[in-house]
Amino acid sequence: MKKAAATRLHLLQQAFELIYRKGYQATSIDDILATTKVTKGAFYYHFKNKDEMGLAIINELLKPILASSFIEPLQANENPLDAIYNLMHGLLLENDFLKVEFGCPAANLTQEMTPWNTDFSSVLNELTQQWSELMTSVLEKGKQTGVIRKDVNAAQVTLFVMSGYWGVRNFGKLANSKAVYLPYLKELKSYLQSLT
Amino acid sequence: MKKAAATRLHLLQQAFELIYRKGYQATSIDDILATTKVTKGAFYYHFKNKDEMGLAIINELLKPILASSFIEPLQANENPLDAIYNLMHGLLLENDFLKVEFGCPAANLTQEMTPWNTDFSSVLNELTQQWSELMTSVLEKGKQTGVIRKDVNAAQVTLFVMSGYWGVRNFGKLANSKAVYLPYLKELKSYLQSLT
DNA sequence: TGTAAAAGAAACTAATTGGTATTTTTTATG
DNA sequence: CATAAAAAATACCAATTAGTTTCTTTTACA
Repeated sequence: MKKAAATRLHLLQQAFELIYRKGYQATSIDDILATTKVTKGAFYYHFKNKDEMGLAIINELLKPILASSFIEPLQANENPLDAIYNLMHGLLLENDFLKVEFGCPAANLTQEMTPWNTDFSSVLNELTQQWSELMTSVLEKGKQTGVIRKDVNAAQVTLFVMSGYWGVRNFGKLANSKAVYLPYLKELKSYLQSLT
Repeated sequence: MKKAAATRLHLLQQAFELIYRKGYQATSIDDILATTKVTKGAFYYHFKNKDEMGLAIINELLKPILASSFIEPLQANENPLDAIYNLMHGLLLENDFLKVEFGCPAANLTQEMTPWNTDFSSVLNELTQQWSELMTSVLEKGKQTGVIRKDVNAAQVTLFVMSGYWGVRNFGKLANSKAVYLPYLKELKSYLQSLT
């Protein structure tokens, strides 16, 4: 029972790729089968239905990837403001899992699925919650060590920074160019500087 | 030939409502016909196809509405930083055309359509371009009148602010609550303050 | 190696999709 | 009022959708 796991993973990965590109609803099961060369029988052996596969993608692929891209960089032991800046720089310019023309997969799914699928929303909410809590705690630590002003509201800054990230990915998508990321990062840097 | 214009408008308005809620691809023509009680013959008399209707929605409905919500408030003759803050406050908390649970219609369409429809992208790009240019010029004026530091990069600030707006709407959507808008606005205020 | 269970193939539904062709009803105007 | 054009209704179509059913092939492992 090893090959089975391989086809399952193959399905998840290719399906994610398609969904990241075109959106969840625009990606049909037949699309996925055509690109994976997997038959319908195999697909429905592995997944009860399309939504179960979608949730598996989020839980088994997206979660770990986002953890290493969004969470781990914040845990580097450096100045919190540098950590946040470096995180964003890495996400926007260096991460080659995230493509400028397709935006942020978590943001895409949030926007598409939230109005009508509560299962997707709640797991996406968990992801952002986790990211948010970590960033807030990192900022709090900065206040304690004195590199950040005491009157800064950490949770507020977190929301502000995360919003900017999600938003600028939409601009990158619209412009289909990483060029917009440079001025964004410059302004982020001076904003973060204003918190000292 | 007056009733015809009325059914056309009715189609556009109801279709916009559905698309704003569920997305463009998830809104079928049959959906639109069911809610408007218009027949297919009438629909295809007014529009060549679905995409032509979609573009008509953007050009004839969305553009004017966004102009009055996003453009006009910036033209008020006040301190540029106040103008921007008040604009955002109005958009997030007072504008009753924009619904928290559905996000920003322009951002939604950008995210959904950009990867595969260039017609939609280019008209959406125009919209954001227009907004962006105005905000930048307002900031420049603030630099001239001395209420904003000379070393502030206006275009950079514009991108930063607009990104935050788009992003926070996604958070509001995910949380399905305007509650996130309050801390966002507080941080926006202190960020804008840091530009003086 | 034999065999039961896991995995996959193939052919199928029933519903929905965007769109068309044809006919009927309204409407403006000479 | 007559009538031609505009507007709307009706019935249809081929393609695609998610999902089922039935059957065959692999696979792990006793």
